[in-house]
Amino acid sequence: MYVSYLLDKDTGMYSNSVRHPSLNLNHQNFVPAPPQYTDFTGYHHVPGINADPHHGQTGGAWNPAYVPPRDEWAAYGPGPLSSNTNHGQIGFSPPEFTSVPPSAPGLLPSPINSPVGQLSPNSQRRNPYEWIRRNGPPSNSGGKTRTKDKYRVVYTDHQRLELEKEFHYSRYITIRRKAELASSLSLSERQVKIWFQNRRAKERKVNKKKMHHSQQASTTTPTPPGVGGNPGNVAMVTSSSGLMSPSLSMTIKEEY
DNA sequence: TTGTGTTTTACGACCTCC
DNA sequence: GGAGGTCGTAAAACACAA
Repeated sequence: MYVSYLLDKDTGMYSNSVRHPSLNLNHQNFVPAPPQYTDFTGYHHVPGINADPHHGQTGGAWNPAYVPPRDEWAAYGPGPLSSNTNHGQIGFSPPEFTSVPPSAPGLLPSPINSPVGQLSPNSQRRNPYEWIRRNGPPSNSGGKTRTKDKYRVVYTDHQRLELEKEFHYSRYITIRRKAELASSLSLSERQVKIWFQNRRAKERKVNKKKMHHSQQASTTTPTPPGVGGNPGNVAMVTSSSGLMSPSLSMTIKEEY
């Protein structure tokens, strides 16, 4: 869990600035935050992000410099991307990597923009040149298939960190924000969408596991409500699949 | 080094909403 | 009908014990 580590490592990032619900509305671009995350207004967002034009949008300050997202799988081919030299996945050298966000200045607080902030401890453990492998374009420049060549890329720490931050900001990304993020991270909107889907699935999985454990604990050592875990919380409703485990709020609080 | 378990991308099927 | 949601799953990438 590199990104989680990055976030954990930056616990200070989320510790002080209380996100105001109204800010959340702003960020959601008039799409109200899902009710199941009402408790999430307590999420302490990155101060730097609050200040950045993407998150601190004031009255639809849509960045006019927004570049329309590229075609879905352009990243896997040599094609028109050549103009986009600061691609997060293609052909950057470490110095270039440090300048990944020029397309979205201010997207990250400076500590995170620093090269160190983009490396996970694991990436430090890895071959220092592994970025070549991890971020080079798959050999399959034609149609991407599951069975042929490499069909799965590994996102850079920077990309994952930004996605995680966005996810912790809101579990559901707006169309506009998705386009912004895709552009700034050199991902396709589809990739951003799928990343969020997978991330929510991961969270549900973790919550399920936690609930399972807490249930086991309660059967063995019955504890009164409000003690040991999260019984005091009311189960939240997810967008479509019913209940979000009460432990979600615990998860969030634990993480930050 | 290797075997194995876990995590991370990506997709398809199916469902709901507009 | 299209977009986006969940759910289940495939397979690469990764971590780690033996």
